[in-house]
Amino acid sequence: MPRNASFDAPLATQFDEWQARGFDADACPVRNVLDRIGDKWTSLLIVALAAKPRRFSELHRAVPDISKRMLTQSLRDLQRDGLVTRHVFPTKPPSVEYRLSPLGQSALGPLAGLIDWAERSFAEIKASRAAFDAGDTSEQISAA
Amino acid sequence: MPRNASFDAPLATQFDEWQARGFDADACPVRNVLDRIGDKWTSLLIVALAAKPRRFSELHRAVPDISKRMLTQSLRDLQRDGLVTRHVFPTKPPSVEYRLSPLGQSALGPLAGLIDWAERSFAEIKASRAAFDAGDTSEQISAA
DNA sequence: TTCAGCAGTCTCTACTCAAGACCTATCGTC
DNA sequence: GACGATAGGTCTTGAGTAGAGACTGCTGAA
Repeated sequence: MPRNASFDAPLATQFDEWQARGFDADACPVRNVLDRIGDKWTSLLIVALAAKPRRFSELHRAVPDISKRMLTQSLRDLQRDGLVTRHVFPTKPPSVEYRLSPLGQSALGPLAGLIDWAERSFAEIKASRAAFDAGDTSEQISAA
Repeated sequence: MPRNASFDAPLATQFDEWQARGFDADACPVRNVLDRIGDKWTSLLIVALAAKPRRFSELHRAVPDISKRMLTQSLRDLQRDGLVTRHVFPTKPPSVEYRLSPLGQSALGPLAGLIDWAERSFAEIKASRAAFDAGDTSEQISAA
């Protein structure tokens, strides 16, 4: 990075590339994929399915405060993206099982990295929030 | 894969732990932190700041389709979480510079991992979406 | 004088999320 | 045969939130 020292060259270069391509929303993997990861429920569902395949009601019990509507919708989104597969068993009341596809399993690694970071940093983040909310904006008035 | 075999033991164990703790939203780092990462703008801003500190208008130009309102709000959130710091320079029109804090820089690694996965998987995801939208639900009707 | 740029704030609209009622089907119970 | 339970969802109805874009106060330049 010629302009200034870079904190993280690969990411910075990435950003310049995206910028050069005009941030086309359809072409930008970050916009596309992180929107799904951050979808409040989808990442939680991926983790829930990491252990084993689960049925609809089982998922509903496993993730307590999700509504059926959002569970349905999140699973459809994940299915549409090819991260989970849906298996219908023609039992008397039909039962439906959701499992991670190979693509979904390949997301577990990066996701685990992020979760690990989240757990390691959570105390610091909570402290920062408390300080901020207490009015300590920790702003620097720097010299011009 | 037998029903109870785990795809990814660490994550699965994590999930059981969260479940045991009742998914307390305040105590769950995932809910807390991933909501921010997936916030549509915040991760993009982190990447934008990875290269170098930037000023408000500079960020607004760098991320073209964010509104000032959302830019302000996203930066406040990041500042509150201690991921970015805000530096005010008392120049004639006051200029404000945002930079990644050490905590914010520590997020670049995991974030880069996720972005790398996103780029590698994007073609597959797009293909899956196209197939799904074309009506190929790729559902398995399995034997009971 | 008027304009442009900086760093935001304010308001208004439109969309989306979440809760919970409801639906279809089958089984077991009375 | 009616009654409720279970399974896997859909529909309806508020409430909250994102986004567009106008506005503010200040300065220096044309």
